[in-house]
Amino acid sequence: MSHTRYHSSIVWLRRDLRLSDNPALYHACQQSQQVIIVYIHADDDDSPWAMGSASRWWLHHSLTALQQQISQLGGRLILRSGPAHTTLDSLIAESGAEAVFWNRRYEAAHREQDRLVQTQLAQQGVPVHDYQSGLLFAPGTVLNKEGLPFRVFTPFWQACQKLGLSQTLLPAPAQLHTSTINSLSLADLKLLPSISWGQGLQAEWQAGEAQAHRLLQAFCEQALNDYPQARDEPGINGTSRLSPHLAFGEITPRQIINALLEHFICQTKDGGACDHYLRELGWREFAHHCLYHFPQMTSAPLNRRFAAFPWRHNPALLRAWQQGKTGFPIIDAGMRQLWHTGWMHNRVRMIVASFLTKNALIDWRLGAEWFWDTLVDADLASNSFNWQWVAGCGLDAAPYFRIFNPVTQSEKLDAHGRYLRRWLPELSTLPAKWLHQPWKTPETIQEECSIRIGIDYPTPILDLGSTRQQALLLHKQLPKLH
DNA sequence: CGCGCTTTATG
DNA sequence: ATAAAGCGC
Repeated sequence: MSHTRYHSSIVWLRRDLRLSDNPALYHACQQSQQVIIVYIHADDDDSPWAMGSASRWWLHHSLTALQQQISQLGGRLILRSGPAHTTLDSLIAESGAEAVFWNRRYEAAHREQDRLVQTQLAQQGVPVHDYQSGLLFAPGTVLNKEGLPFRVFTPFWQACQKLGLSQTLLPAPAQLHTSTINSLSLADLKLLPSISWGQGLQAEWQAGEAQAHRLLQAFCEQALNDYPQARDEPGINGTSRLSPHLAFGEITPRQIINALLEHFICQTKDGGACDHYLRELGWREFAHHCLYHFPQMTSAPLNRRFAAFPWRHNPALLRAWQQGKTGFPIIDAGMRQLWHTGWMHNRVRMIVASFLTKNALIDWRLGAEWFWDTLVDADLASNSFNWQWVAGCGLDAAPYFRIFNPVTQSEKLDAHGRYLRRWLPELSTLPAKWLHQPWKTPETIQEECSIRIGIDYPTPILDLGSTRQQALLLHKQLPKLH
Protein backbone atom coordinates (compact mmCIF):
# COMPACT_ATOMS: atom_id res chain seq x y z
CA MET A 1 0.00 0.00 0.00
CA SER A 2 2.92 2.34 0.54
CA HIS A 3 3.37 3.87 -2.86
CA THR A 4 5.75 6.67 -3.63
CA ARG A 5 3.80 9.54 -5.07
CA TYR A 6 6.34 12.32 -4.85
CA HIS A 7 9.96 12.68 -5.70
CA SER A 8 10.42 15.15 -2.88
CA SER A 9 8.17 16.64 -0.19
CA ILE A 10 8.46 19.24 2.51
CA VAL A 11 7.65 18.44 6.12
CA TRP A 12 6.87 21.67 7.90
CA LEU A 13 7.46 21.27 11.65
CA ARG A 14 6.01 23.51 14.31
CA ARG A 15 4.96 22.22 17.72
CA ASP A 16 5.80 18.66 16.75
CA LEU A 17 9.56 18.54 17.25
CA ARG A 18 9.90 14.78 17.22
CA LEU A 19 10.52 11.92 14.82
CA SER A 20 8.30 9.22 16.33
CA ASP A 21 4.50 9.22 16.22
CA ASN A 22 4.65 12.16 13.85
CA PRO A 23 1.97 11.67 11.16
CA ALA A 24 3.20 14.45 8.85
CA LEU A 25 6.73 13.09 8.86
CA TYR A 26 5.61 9.47 8.70
CA HIS A 27 3.31 9.93 5.73
CA ALA A 28 5.74 12.21 3.91
CA CYS A 29 8.39 9.50 4.18
CA GLN A 30 5.91 6.87 3.01
CA GLN A 31 4.89 8.86 -0.02
CA SER A 32 8.14 10.52 -1.08
CA GLN A 33 11.59 9.45 -2.16
CA GLN A 34 13.05 12.40 -0.34
CA VAL A 35 11.76 14.62 2.46
CA ILE A 36 12.93 18.11 3.37
CA ILE A 37 12.31 18.80 7.03
CA VAL A 38 11.99 22.48 7.81
CA TYR A 39 11.38 24.62 10.86
CA ILE A 40 10.31 28.18 10.09
CA HIS A 41 10.72 30.82 12.75
CA ALA A 42 8.47 33.87 12.54
CA ASP A 43 7.33 35.84 15.57
CA ASP A 44 4.63 37.58 13.54
CA ASP A 45 2.96 34.29 12.70
CA ASP A 46 2.22 33.71 16.40
CA SER A 47 0.95 37.23 17.03
CA PRO A 48 -0.48 38.33 19.44
CA TRP A 49 1.02 35.40 21.35
CA ALA A 50 4.61 35.45 20.15
CA MET A 51 6.64 32.94 22.12
CA GLY A 52 7.83 34.07 25.55
CA SER A 53 11.48 34.15 26.61
CA ALA A 54 11.43 30.79 28.37
CA SER A 55 9.72 29.11 25.42
CA ARG A 56 12.29 30.56 23.06
CA TRP A 57 15.05 29.16 25.25
CA TRP A 58 13.42 25.73 25.16
CA LEU A 59 12.88 25.94 21.41
CA HIS A 60 16.56 26.62 20.84
CA HIS A 61 17.55 23.49 22.71
CA SER A 62 14.75 21.40 21.28
CA LEU A 63 15.87 22.29 17.76
CA THR A 64 19.45 21.43 18.72
CA ALA A 65 18.32 17.99 19.84
CA LEU A 66 16.22 17.54 16.72
CA GLN A 67 19.07 18.55 14.41
CA GLN A 68 21.19 15.88 16.01
CA GLN A 69 18.51 13.19 15.76
CA ILE A 70 17.88 13.99 12.12
CA SER A 71 21.53 13.96 11.17
CA GLN A 72 21.98 10.60 12.90
CA LEU A 73 19.47 9.25 10.39
CA GLY A 74 21.40 10.81 7.54
CA GLY A 75 19.15 13.84 7.12
CA ARG A 76 19.36 17.54 7.80
CA LEU A 77 17.02 19.98 9.51
CA ILE A 78 16.49 23.12 7.47
CA LEU A 79 15.99 26.32 9.48
CA ARG A 80 14.41 29.39 7.99
CA SER A 81 12.87 32.59 9.28
CA GLY A 82 10.10 34.75 7.90
CA PRO A 83 6.36 34.39 7.34
CA ALA A 84 5.42 30.77 6.73
CA HIS A 85 3.62 31.24 3.43
CA THR A 86 6.39 33.13 1.66
CA THR A 87 9.11 30.96 3.17
CA LEU A 88 7.40 27.75 2.07
CA ASP A 89 6.90 29.31 -1.31
CA SER A 90 10.59 29.94 -1.82
CA LEU A 91 11.49 26.54 -0.39
CA ILE A 92 9.30 24.91 -3.02
CA ALA A 93 10.91 27.00 -5.75
CA GLU A 94 14.41 26.14 -4.54
CA SER A 95 13.84 22.44 -3.99
CA GLY A 96 11.21 21.50 -6.52
CA ALA A 97 9.24 19.81 -3.76
CA GLU A 98 5.89 18.52 -4.98
CA ALA A 99 3.90 18.41 -1.74
CA VAL A 100 3.84 19.83 1.78
CA PHE A 101 3.04 17.83 4.91
CA TRP A 102 2.30 19.27 8.35
CA ASN A 103 0.53 18.60 11.62
CA ARG A 104 -2.24 21.07 12.33
CA ARG A 105 -2.25 23.64 15.11
CA TYR A 106 -5.61 24.73 16.43
CA GLU A 107 -5.01 28.18 17.93
CA ALA A 108 -6.78 30.96 16.03
CA ALA A 109 -3.58 32.51 14.65
CA HIS A 110 -2.35 29.16 13.37
CA ARG A 111 -5.65 28.15 11.81
CA GLU A 112 -5.52 31.44 9.96
CA GLN A 113 -1.92 30.72 8.98
CA ASP A 114 -2.81 27.22 7.77
CA ARG A 115 -5.62 28.63 5.63
CA LEU A 116 -3.31 31.21 4.09
CA VAL A 117 -0.61 28.66 3.26
CA GLN A 118 -3.16 26.18 1.99
CA THR A 119 -4.79 28.66 -0.42
CA GLN A 120 -1.46 29.76 -1.74
CA LEU A 121 -0.22 26.22 -2.31
CA ALA A 122 -3.51 25.29 -3.92
CA GLN A 123 -3.04 28.11 -6.43
CA GLN A 124 0.30 26.61 -7.41
CA GLY A 125 -1.16 23.14 -7.58
CA VAL A 126 0.97 21.90 -4.68
CA PRO A 127 -0.94 19.32 -2.63
CA VAL A 128 -1.11 19.69 1.15
CA HIS A 129 -1.39 16.77 3.58
CA ASP A 130 -2.24 17.84 7.12
CA TYR A 131 -2.85 15.76 10.23
CA GLN A 132 -3.93 15.92 13.86
CA SER A 133 -1.16 14.84 16.18
CA GLY A 134 -0.58 16.86 19.32
CA LEU A 135 -3.92 16.08 20.95
CA LEU A 136 -5.95 12.94 21.53
CA PHE A 137 -8.80 14.11 19.31
CA ALA A 138 -9.18 16.90 16.79
CA PRO A 139 -10.91 19.86 18.45
CA GLY A 140 -14.47 20.10 17.25
CA THR A 141 -14.94 16.33 17.12
CA VAL A 142 -15.79 15.75 20.79
CA LEU A 143 -19.32 17.07 21.26
CA ASN A 144 -22.31 16.43 23.52
CA LYS A 145 -25.63 14.88 22.48
CA GLU A 146 -26.87 18.19 21.09
CA GLY A 147 -23.75 18.46 18.98
CA LEU A 148 -22.42 21.33 21.11
CA PRO A 149 -19.05 21.67 22.84
CA PHE A 150 -18.87 20.41 26.43
CA ARG A 151 -18.70 23.15 29.04
CA VAL A 152 -17.95 20.85 31.97
CA PHE A 153 -14.85 18.72 32.27
CA THR A 154 -16.18 15.43 33.64
CA PRO A 155 -18.71 14.67 30.88
CA PHE A 156 -16.11 15.81 28.32
CA TRP A 157 -13.55 13.38 29.69
CA GLN A 158 -16.08 10.57 29.85
CA ALA A 159 -16.88 11.18 26.19
CA CYS A 160 -13.15 11.05 25.38
CA GLN A 161 -12.73 7.77 27.21
CA LYS A 162 -15.69 6.35 25.33
CA LEU A 163 -14.05 7.30 22.05
CA GLY A 164 -10.95 5.39 23.14
CA LEU A 165 -7.71 6.86 24.48
CA SER A 166 -5.27 4.23 23.32
CA GLN A 167 -4.27 4.21 19.67
CA THR A 168 -1.48 2.73 17.58
CA LEU A 169 1.63 4.83 17.35
CA LEU A 170 3.59 5.66 14.22
CA PRO A 171 7.27 4.70 14.10
CA ALA A 172 10.08 7.17 13.44
CA PRO A 173 11.58 6.98 9.93
CA ALA A 174 14.47 4.53 9.69
CA GLN A 175 16.56 6.85 7.55
CA LEU A 176 16.47 10.30 6.00
CA HIS A 177 18.22 11.91 3.09
CA THR A 178 20.37 14.98 3.35
CA SER A 179 19.41 18.08 1.48
CA THR A 180 21.44 20.77 -0.22
CA ILE A 181 18.85 23.48 0.46
CA ASN A 182 20.19 26.54 2.28
CA SER A 183 19.60 26.67 5.99
CA LEU A 184 20.12 29.29 8.64
CA SER A 185 22.16 28.34 11.65
CA LEU A 186 20.39 28.00 14.96
CA ALA A 187 22.20 31.09 16.27
CA ASP A 188 20.64 33.12 13.43
CA LEU A 189 17.22 32.59 14.97
CA LYS A 190 18.40 34.52 18.08
CA LEU A 191 16.25 32.50 20.45
CA LEU A 192 18.46 32.62 23.52
CA PRO A 193 18.02 35.38 26.10
CA SER A 194 20.65 38.08 26.22
CA ILE A 195 20.75 38.03 30.03
CA SER A 196 22.46 35.12 31.74
CA TRP A 197 19.10 33.85 32.94
CA GLY A 198 19.39 30.76 30.77
CA GLN A 199 21.86 29.27 33.28
CA GLY A 200 19.16 28.27 35.74
CA LEU A 201 17.12 26.66 33.00
CA GLN A 202 20.16 24.82 31.69
CA ALA A 203 20.71 23.21 35.08
CA GLU A 204 17.12 22.06 35.27
CA TRP A 205 16.17 20.80 31.83
CA GLN A 206 17.25 18.81 28.85
CA ALA A 207 15.07 19.47 25.84
CA GLY A 208 14.35 16.90 23.15
CA GLU A 209 12.46 13.76 22.28
CA ALA A 210 14.95 11.33 23.82
CA GLN A 211 14.82 13.03 27.20
CA ALA A 212 11.01 13.15 27.07
CA HIS A 213 10.92 9.36 26.77
CA ARG A 214 13.50 8.96 29.53
CA LEU A 215 11.33 11.10 31.83
CA LEU A 216 8.25 9.11 30.88
CA GLN A 217 10.00 5.83 31.59
CA ALA A 218 11.32 7.07 34.94
CA PHE A 219 7.89 8.38 35.87
CA CYS A 220 6.20 5.05 35.11
CA GLU A 221 8.78 3.12 37.09
CA GLN A 222 9.32 5.41 40.06
CA ALA A 223 6.53 7.90 40.60
CA LEU A 224 3.30 6.68 39.04
CA ASN A 225 2.20 4.53 41.98
CA ASP A 226 2.43 7.40 44.46
CA TYR A 227 1.19 10.02 42.00
CA PRO A 228 -2.26 10.69 43.56
CA GLN A 229 -0.70 11.78 46.86
CA ALA A 230 2.78 12.86 45.81
CA ARG A 231 1.60 15.15 43.01
CA ASP A 232 0.35 17.67 45.55
CA GLU A 233 3.60 18.03 47.46
CA PRO A 234 5.86 20.59 45.84
CA GLY A 235 8.84 19.50 47.96
CA ILE A 236 9.07 16.08 46.33
CA ASN A 237 9.47 14.97 42.72
CA GLY A 238 6.02 13.46 42.39
CA THR A 239 5.06 14.72 38.94
CA SER A 240 6.23 13.69 35.48
CA ARG A 241 7.64 17.10 34.49
CA LEU A 242 6.71 16.25 30.91
CA SER A 243 4.85 19.54 30.35
CA PRO A 244 7.49 21.39 28.28
CA HIS A 245 8.12 18.29 26.18
CA LEU A 246 4.38 18.05 25.52
CA ALA A 247 4.12 21.75 24.77
CA PHE A 248 6.73 21.47 22.01
CA GLY A 249 5.40 18.19 20.70
CA GLU A 250 8.55 16.28 21.58
CA ILE A 251 6.18 13.62 22.85
CA THR A 252 2.48 13.02 22.18
CA PRO A 253 -0.34 12.36 24.65
CA ARG A 254 -0.92 9.05 22.87
CA GLN A 255 2.66 7.97 23.49
CA ILE A 256 2.26 8.83 27.16
CA ILE A 257 -1.04 7.00 27.47
CA ASN A 258 0.27 3.89 25.76
CA ALA A 259 3.34 3.79 28.00
CA LEU A 260 1.22 4.22 31.13
CA LEU A 261 -1.24 1.52 30.15
CA GLU A 262 1.52 -0.86 29.14
CA HIS A 263 3.23 -0.30 32.45
CA PHE A 264 -0.03 -0.72 34.30
CA ILE A 265 -0.72 -4.06 32.61
CA CYS A 266 2.81 -5.40 32.99
CA GLN A 267 3.39 -4.32 36.57
CA THR A 268 -0.19 -4.54 37.85
CA LYS A 269 0.30 -1.11 39.30
CA ASP A 270 -2.50 0.86 40.87
CA GLY A 271 -5.02 1.58 38.13
CA GLY A 272 -6.30 4.54 40.14
CA ALA A 273 -2.90 6.22 39.91
CA CYS A 274 -2.95 5.66 36.17
CA ASP A 275 -6.42 7.20 35.81
CA HIS A 276 -5.43 10.11 37.98
CA TYR A 277 -2.53 11.00 35.73
CA LEU A 278 -4.58 10.45 32.57
CA ARG A 279 -7.09 12.94 33.94
CA GLU A 280 -4.41 15.61 33.80
CA LEU A 281 -3.92 14.87 30.11
CA GLY A 282 -7.69 15.19 29.96
CA TRP A 283 -7.55 18.73 31.33
CA ARG A 284 -4.96 19.62 28.71
CA GLU A 285 -7.22 18.17 26.05
CA PHE A 286 -10.25 20.03 27.43
CA ALA A 287 -8.35 23.34 27.46
CA HIS A 288 -7.36 22.91 23.82
CA HIS A 289 -10.87 22.00 22.74
CA CYS A 290 -12.30 24.96 24.68
CA LEU A 291 -9.85 27.36 23.03
CA TYR A 292 -10.94 26.02 19.64
CA HIS A 293 -14.61 26.63 20.39
CA PHE A 294 -14.07 29.88 22.30
CA PRO A 295 -11.09 31.67 20.75
CA GLN A 296 -11.69 34.71 22.96
CA MET A 297 -10.61 32.60 25.95
CA THR A 298 -7.10 34.10 25.80
CA SER A 299 -8.29 37.66 26.20
CA ALA A 300 -11.79 37.82 27.68
CA PRO A 301 -13.55 36.13 30.59
CA LEU A 302 -15.75 33.30 29.28
CA ASN A 303 -18.26 34.09 32.01
CA ARG A 304 -19.69 37.42 30.90
CA ARG A 305 -20.59 38.36 34.46
CA PHE A 306 -16.90 39.21 34.81
CA ALA A 307 -16.87 41.61 31.84
CA ALA A 308 -16.69 44.73 34.01
CA PHE A 309 -14.99 43.27 37.07
CA PRO A 310 -13.13 46.03 38.96
CA TRP A 311 -9.62 44.56 38.84
CA ARG A 312 -7.15 46.74 40.75
CA HIS A 313 -4.39 48.66 39.05
CA ASN A 314 -1.44 47.99 41.33
CA PRO A 315 1.91 47.74 39.51
CA ALA A 316 3.90 47.57 42.76
CA LEU A 317 1.93 44.59 44.00
CA LEU A 318 2.17 42.87 40.61
CA ARG A 319 5.92 43.40 40.63
CA ALA A 320 6.29 42.01 44.15
CA TRP A 321 4.34 38.94 43.05
CA GLN A 322 6.49 38.50 39.94
CA GLN A 323 9.70 38.83 41.91
CA GLY A 324 8.65 36.59 44.78
CA LYS A 325 8.69 39.36 47.39
CA THR A 326 5.18 39.24 48.79
CA GLY A 327 6.14 38.10 52.29
CA PHE A 328 4.15 34.86 51.92
CA PRO A 329 6.70 32.05 51.67
CA ILE A 330 4.71 29.62 49.50
CA ILE A 331 3.94 32.42 47.01
CA ASP A 332 7.50 33.69 46.94
CA ALA A 333 8.97 30.19 46.68
CA GLY A 334 6.72 29.41 43.72
CA MET A 335 7.46 32.63 41.89
CA ARG A 336 11.20 32.18 42.41
CA GLN A 337 11.05 28.59 41.24
CA LEU A 338 9.33 29.90 38.11
CA TRP A 339 11.96 32.54 37.51
CA HIS A 340 14.90 30.24 38.10
CA THR A 341 13.68 27.08 36.37
CA GLY A 342 10.95 28.20 33.96
CA TRP A 343 8.54 25.86 35.72
CA MET A 344 6.38 25.82 38.83
CA HIS A 345 4.78 22.92 40.62
CA ASN A 346 1.16 22.61 39.51
CA ARG A 347 -0.37 22.93 42.95
CA VAL A 348 1.72 26.03 43.67
CA ARG A 349 0.56 27.56 40.37
CA MET A 350 -3.00 27.43 41.73
CA ILE A 351 -1.97 29.04 44.99
CA VAL A 352 -0.03 31.93 43.41
CA ALA A 353 -2.82 32.47 40.86
CA SER A 354 -5.47 32.55 43.58
CA PHE A 355 -3.33 35.04 45.52
CA LEU A 356 -2.97 37.35 42.52
CA THR A 357 -6.61 37.28 41.42
CA LYS A 358 -8.41 37.01 44.77
CA ASN A 359 -6.21 38.61 47.40
CA ALA A 360 -4.45 41.18 45.22
CA LEU A 361 -7.51 41.51 42.92
CA ILE A 362 -5.18 41.85 39.94
CA ASP A 363 -6.52 40.92 36.51
CA TRP A 364 -5.87 37.26 35.64
CA ARG A 365 -4.63 38.39 32.22
CA LEU A 366 -1.58 40.03 33.82
CA GLY A 367 -0.80 36.77 35.59
CA ALA A 368 -1.31 34.83 32.37
CA GLU A 369 1.09 37.16 30.53
CA TRP A 370 3.79 36.66 33.14
CA PHE A 371 3.40 32.89 32.99
CA TRP A 372 3.44 33.06 29.21
CA ASP A 373 6.80 34.78 29.26
CA THR A 374 8.46 32.75 32.01
CA LEU A 375 7.19 29.17 31.65
CA VAL A 376 9.14 26.73 29.51
CA ASP A 377 5.89 24.76 29.16
CA ALA A 378 3.83 27.83 28.17
CA ASP A 379 0.80 26.54 26.27
CA LEU A 380 -1.78 29.06 25.11
CA ALA A 381 -4.80 26.86 25.74
CA SER A 382 -3.76 25.49 29.14
CA ASN A 383 -2.48 28.85 30.34
CA SER A 384 -5.61 30.81 29.43
CA PHE A 385 -7.94 28.06 30.57
CA ASN A 386 -6.32 27.59 33.95
CA TRP A 387 -6.04 31.29 34.74
CA GLN A 388 -9.72 31.69 34.00
CA TRP A 389 -10.42 28.61 36.11
CA VAL A 390 -8.68 30.09 39.17
CA ALA A 391 -10.14 33.56 38.62
CA GLY A 392 -13.56 31.91 38.56
CA CYS A 393 -14.55 33.38 35.21
CA GLY A 394 -13.86 30.32 33.03
CA LEU A 395 -15.70 27.16 32.05
CA ASP A 396 -16.27 24.65 34.85
CA ALA A 397 -14.36 27.15 36.98
CA ALA A 398 -13.60 27.17 40.68
CA PRO A 399 -16.55 28.57 42.68
CA TYR A 400 -16.01 32.15 43.81
CA PHE A 401 -15.71 31.24 47.48
CA ARG A 402 -12.81 28.86 46.89
CA ILE A 403 -9.96 31.15 47.83
CA PHE A 404 -6.68 29.46 48.68
CA ASN A 405 -5.09 30.46 51.95
CA PRO A 406 -1.34 30.45 51.26
CA VAL A 407 -0.49 29.68 54.89
CA THR A 408 -2.91 26.77 55.26
CA GLN A 409 -1.92 25.34 51.87
CA SER A 410 1.75 25.68 52.72
CA GLU A 411 1.33 23.90 56.08
CA LYS A 412 -0.67 21.15 54.45
CA LEU A 413 1.40 20.53 51.33
CA ASP A 414 4.91 21.37 52.49
CA ALA A 415 4.64 20.49 56.18
CA HIS A 416 8.39 20.05 56.66
CA GLY A 417 9.22 23.15 54.63
CA ARG A 418 11.42 21.32 52.14
CA TYR A 419 10.12 23.36 49.21
CA LEU A 420 10.19 26.65 51.11
CA ARG A 421 13.76 26.15 52.32
CA ARG A 422 14.89 25.20 48.82
CA TRP A 423 13.63 28.44 47.27
CA LEU A 424 13.90 30.83 50.21
CA PRO A 425 17.38 30.20 51.60
CA GLU A 426 17.12 33.33 53.76
CA LEU A 427 14.43 31.53 55.79
CA SER A 428 16.10 28.14 55.89
CA THR A 429 17.10 28.35 59.56
CA LEU A 430 13.54 29.03 60.75
CA PRO A 431 11.79 26.12 62.47
CA ALA A 432 8.86 24.67 60.50
CA LYS A 433 6.46 26.21 62.99
CA TRP A 434 7.29 29.75 61.80
CA LEU A 435 8.39 29.00 58.27
CA HIS A 436 4.89 29.20 56.80
CA GLN A 437 4.14 32.57 58.39
CA PRO A 438 7.49 34.14 59.26
CA TRP A 439 6.00 37.51 60.24
CA LYS A 440 4.66 35.87 63.39
CA THR A 441 8.10 34.69 64.48
CA PRO A 442 8.80 36.03 68.03
CA GLU A 443 11.76 38.41 68.32
CA THR A 444 13.74 35.93 70.40
CA ILE A 445 13.43 33.20 67.74
CA GLN A 446 14.35 35.71 65.02
CA GLU A 447 17.53 36.48 66.94
CA GLU A 448 18.32 32.81 67.51
CA CYS A 449 17.94 32.11 63.82
CA SER A 450 19.66 35.40 62.89
CA ILE A 451 16.77 36.45 60.67
CA ARG A 452 15.17 39.89 60.73
CA ILE A 453 11.69 39.73 59.24
CA GLY A 454 11.13 42.98 57.35
CA ILE A 455 14.82 43.21 56.44
CA ASP A 456 16.10 39.78 55.34
CA TYR A 457 12.64 38.71 54.21
CA PRO A 458 9.66 41.00 53.53
CA THR A 459 6.69 41.43 55.83
CA PRO A 460 3.37 40.49 54.16
CA ILE A 461 2.38 42.86 51.38
CA LEU A 462 -1.33 42.52 52.19
CA ASP A 463 -3.70 41.14 54.81
CA LEU A 464 -5.12 37.73 53.90
CA GLY A 465 -8.30 38.01 55.95
CA SER A 466 -9.54 41.40 54.82
CA THR A 467 -8.58 40.90 51.17
CA ARG A 468 -10.45 37.59 51.20
CA GLN A 469 -13.57 39.28 52.58
CA GLN A 470 -13.26 42.00 49.95
CA ALA A 471 -13.01 39.43 47.15
CA LEU A 472 -16.03 37.48 48.43
CA LEU A 473 -18.05 40.68 48.55
CA LEU A 474 -17.07 41.77 45.04
CA HIS A 475 -17.88 38.35 43.63
CA LYS A 476 -21.27 38.27 45.31
CA GLN A 477 -22.00 41.64 43.74
CA LEU A 478 -21.32 40.41 40.19
CA PRO A 479 -24.16 41.51 37.90
CA LYS A 480 -26.80 38.90 37.05
CA LEU A 481 -27.14 38.18 33.36
CA HIS A 482 -30.48 37.82 31.63
C1' DC B 1 -8.14 22.07 43.19
C1' DG B 2 -11.59 26.33 50.58
C1' DC B 3 -13.45 28.27 54.81
C1' DG B 4 -15.88 28.32 58.86
C1' DC B 5 -19.44 26.99 61.48
C1' DT B 6 -22.36 23.06 63.17
C1' DT B 7 -23.23 18.37 64.07
C1' DT B 8 -21.76 13.97 65.29
C1' DA B 9 -18.37 10.43 66.82
C1' DT B 10 -15.17 8.97 70.22
C1' DG B 11 -12.81 8.15 74.53
C1' DA C 1 -13.16 17.70 75.48
C1' DT C 2 -11.62 17.20 71.13
C1' DA C 3 -11.54 15.57 66.53
C1' DA C 4 -13.77 14.12 62.43
C1' DA C 5 -17.49 14.69 59.26
C1' DG C 6 -21.25 17.49 57.16
C1' DC C 7 -22.86 21.45 54.92
C1' DG C 8 -23.82 26.19 52.93
C1' DC C 9 -21.60 30.01 50.81
